[in-house]
Amino acid sequence: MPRVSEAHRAARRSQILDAAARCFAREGFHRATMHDVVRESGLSPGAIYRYFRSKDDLVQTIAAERHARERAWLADANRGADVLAQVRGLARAFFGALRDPAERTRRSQTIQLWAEALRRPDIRRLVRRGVDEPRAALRALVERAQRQGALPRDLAPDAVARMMIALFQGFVLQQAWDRRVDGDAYLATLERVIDALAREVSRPRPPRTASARRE
Amino acid sequence: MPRVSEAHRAARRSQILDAAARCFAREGFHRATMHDVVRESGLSPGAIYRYFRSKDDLVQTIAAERHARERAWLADANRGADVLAQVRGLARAFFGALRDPAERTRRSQTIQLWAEALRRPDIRRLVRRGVDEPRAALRALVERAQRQGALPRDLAPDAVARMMIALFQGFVLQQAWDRRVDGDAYLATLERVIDALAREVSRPRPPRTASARRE
Amino acid sequence: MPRVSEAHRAARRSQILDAAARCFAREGFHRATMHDVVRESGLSPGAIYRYFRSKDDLVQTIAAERHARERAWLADANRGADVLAQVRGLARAFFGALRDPAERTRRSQTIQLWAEALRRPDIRRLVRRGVDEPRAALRALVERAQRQGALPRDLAPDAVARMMIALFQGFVLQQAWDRRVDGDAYLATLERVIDALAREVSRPRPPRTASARRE
Amino acid sequence: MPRVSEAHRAARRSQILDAAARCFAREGFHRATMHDVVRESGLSPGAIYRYFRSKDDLVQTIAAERHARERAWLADANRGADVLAQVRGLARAFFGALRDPAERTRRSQTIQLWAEALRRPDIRRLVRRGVDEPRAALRALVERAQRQGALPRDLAPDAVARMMIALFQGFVLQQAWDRRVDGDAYLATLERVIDALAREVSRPRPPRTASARRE
DNA sequence: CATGAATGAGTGTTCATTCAT
DNA sequence: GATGAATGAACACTCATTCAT
Repeated sequence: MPRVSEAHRAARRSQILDAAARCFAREGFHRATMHDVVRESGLSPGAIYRYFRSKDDLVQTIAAERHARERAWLADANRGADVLAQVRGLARAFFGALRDPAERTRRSQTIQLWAEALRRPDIRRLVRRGVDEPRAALRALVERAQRQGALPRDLAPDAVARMMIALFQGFVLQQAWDRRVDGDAYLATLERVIDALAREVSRPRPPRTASARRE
Repeated sequence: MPRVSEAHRAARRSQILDAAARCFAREGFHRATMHDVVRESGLSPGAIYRYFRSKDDLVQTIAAERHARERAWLADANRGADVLAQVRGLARAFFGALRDPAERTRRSQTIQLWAEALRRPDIRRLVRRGVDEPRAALRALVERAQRQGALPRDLAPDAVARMMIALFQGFVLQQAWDRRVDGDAYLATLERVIDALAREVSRPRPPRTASARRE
Repeated sequence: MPRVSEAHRAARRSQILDAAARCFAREGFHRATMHDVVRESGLSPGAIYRYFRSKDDLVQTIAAERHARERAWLADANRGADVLAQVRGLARAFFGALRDPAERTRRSQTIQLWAEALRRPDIRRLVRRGVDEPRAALRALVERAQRQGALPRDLAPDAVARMMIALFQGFVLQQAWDRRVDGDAYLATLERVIDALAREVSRPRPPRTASARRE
Repeated sequence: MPRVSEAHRAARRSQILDAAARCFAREGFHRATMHDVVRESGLSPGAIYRYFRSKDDLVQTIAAERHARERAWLADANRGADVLAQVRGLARAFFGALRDPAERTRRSQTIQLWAEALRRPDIRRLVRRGVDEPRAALRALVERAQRQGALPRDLAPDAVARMMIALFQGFVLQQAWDRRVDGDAYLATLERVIDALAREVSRPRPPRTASARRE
C-alpha cells in the first residue's frame, strides 16, 4: 500500500517527462542537463531520481512514449474499404499533424532519437519498431490493394511500405531544417504518384519495364 | 620538427579528422571526448588544437567535408541526354555506395549531423545546403524531362525533387538501424515508380486526377 | 544535506573564502589553482562552484570584502572635535593594525589587488573606491582643520588627502617586502610633519613660499 | 668566437625584452603567454629560449632592468650644494617622468613587480634594493641638510626617506588607477610640506612636540 | 517521501617548454 | 643558430548522481 496514490505518482511522472521533453527539444539530449530538467519541472533532483533511474532512462522513456503515440496513430490504418483512400488519409493525417506547433517539439525529439538509435540498443529497438510496425501495416494495406486490383501486382509491397515511411521521414527532416517547406505541394505530389501507380493496373507493362531494367 | 611541408600539414589534418570521424561514428559527437580523439589519433591535445579551434570546429569541419563530398557526387547529374536514365543512375550510385563498409561510418556521421542541425546554425546551414543543392539539380532534371515529354507536366518538379531526397534520407535511416534492409528491392521499386510516372505522359489525365482529389 | 540554514550557508561561504584567501596569500591569485582552494577548504570543486561563479568571482569577492573592511575602518574618522588628534588617531589605528599577524595575509591580498586593478575593471572600481572614499573623508577633515585654524589655509586639501593615503600605501608595500621596517619611527615622523604643518598657521608665509617656488 | 656578433646578440635580447615588456604591460605577467611574446617579437619560441631560460627569467630580467634604470636616475642625487633644491629637483624629475606615455608601460610593470615580489624572492630582492638604494641616498641627503641647518635635527632621516619613497609609490598607484590625478597639485603640496619642515629649524619646538607625543 | 547540498571523475582547453629538422 | 610543430601536465569548470537530513 503505497504512501501516495497511484494517481499522484502518474502525475509526477508526466510532470517530469513533460519538463524533460521541453528541455530536450530546446537543448538536445546531450546539452540539456538534469539541472535544466529540475528547474523546468519545479521539482528536486532527488524527486526526479525517485521516478527515473538516470538521464538515459528519461530519454528512453520519452522514446518509448513517442513510439506508443505513433503506434496508436496507425491503429486504424488497416481498416475500411477503399485502400487508396486510406493511404491518402494516413498521409494527410501525418502531414496535417505537422502543422501543430506542439508537434515541432516532438519532431525535434524524434530526429534526435534517430541519431541516438545509432549508439543505444534500447533506443534502436524502439526506433526500429517505430518503422517496422507501420511498415507491416502499410505492407498489408498494399497487399490488400493488390488483391483488390487497386495497385499493380508487380510492386514489392514491403519496398513500397519502406518508401512511404522514407517519404515521411525525409519530409520531417527537411521541414525541421527549413520551416518554409511546402507540405501541401509535397502531399499533393505524393497523391499524384499513388494515382499513377493505381493506373498502372490497367496498363500493358512488360516491354517498357524490361527496357528500363536492361541497361 | 619545424618548417614542415604543406603536405605534412595536410596529412596531420586528415590524421586528426579521420581519428575524430572514427570516434564520432563510434561514440557520437557528444559522448566522444577530445581525449578519445587524442588517443585515436596518436597525437597530443596540443597538436589537435593547433589544427582545430575546438571540438565544435572538428564537428563542423567533418560536416563541411561530408557536404563537399555529397556535392561532388551530384556534380555530373544534370548532364547527358536520357533524363530518366540519369535519375536511375543517380539512384543506383547512391544506393550502391551504401555497400561500401567505410560508408557506414560516414552515414552515421550524417545522421548525427541531421540531429545536430536542429541546435547549431552552422551545421544547419551545411545540412540545408546538402538538401538544397541536390534539390535544385533534381528539379532541373525533372523539368528537362517534362520538356522532353519523359515525365508528365502536371508533376510539381520541386516536390518531386524533395521526395527523391526524402527517399534517400529515409533509406539511409532505415538501413542504419537494420543492416538487413534490402537495397536492391528498394531501388527496383523506386525505378518501378519512375516508370509509372513516365508512362503517365501518354495517358488521358484530367478526369482521373480530378476524381482523385475530390474526396 | 538539504534545506540548510542561512547560517550554514554563510559558514560555508566564509569557509571557502578563508581557504581562498590563504591560497591567494600564499601563492598569488594567478598561481593559486582552484584545486588548491579545494584542498585548503576541504570541500569539493562542485561545492565551491555552488557558492562562487568562478575563480575571478572569488578574487572579486575578496576584493569587495577588503574594501568593505577598510571603509568601516574610516567610518568614524570625520567625527569628534580635535582634528589633528583625529588624524593622528587614524594613522595610529592604521599602523597599529599592521602588527596583527592575520593582517599580513590581508595586506598581501591588497597589494595583489593593486596589480590586478590594472587589468580588471571590476577590481579597479573597488580599489579606486578604496582610495576615493578615504580621500573624501580626509579632505573634509583637512578642510575642517583649516576652518578651525589648525592647519594653514594654503594647503590643497585634496592633495594632502592623497599624500596621506600614499604614505599608508607606501608603508604597506615597504613592510610587505621587509618585516623589519620600523612602523613606530615612521608614525612618529608622520606626526612630526603634521605638527610642522600645524605650526605654519601662525607664521608669516608669503615671502618664503614665493622664493621656494621661484627656482 | 661566437657565430654571431655580440652586438647581434644584444639587439636580439632587447628585441625580446621590449616585446615582453609590451605584452606584460598589456596583459599582466600571468595572463601574457610566451606565444604573445613570440608574436610581438616576431621571433620563434626557440629563439626566445636561447636568450632566456624561462618566462620567469624574462620577468626577472625586466625587473632587473627596471631596477637599474631607477638606480641610474638617483645617481646624481647626493651631489650639489643646496639640499632642499635637490630634493625638489628629484621630486620634479620623478613626477615629470610620469607624463611620458612610455612611462605608463613601465609603471604598469613596476606595480606588477610589487605584487610579484611577495612570492618570488628574486624579484623581492630587486624590488627591495629599489627601495633601499634611494632610501640610503635620500637619508644621506636629509642628514646633510640637517648638518647644514636646512632641516630640523629631530627628524628621523631614515623615516623621512621612507616617507618620500612612499609618497612616490602611492602616487604611482593612484595615478595608475585614475589618469585624472593632478600631479602638479600633488608636487606643489609636497614642496609646501618640505618648506614647512625647513622652517621648523628656526622655531622653538620642545613644548608642542612633547604635548603631541604625550597622549 | 522529498530535499538540495555535496560529490568528484571527467570535460574541453591552454601554454611553457622541447627538440627534430 | 633558428624554427615551429609537438608535447602533456595542468587548468578552470561541469554535471549526473547520491544521501544526510
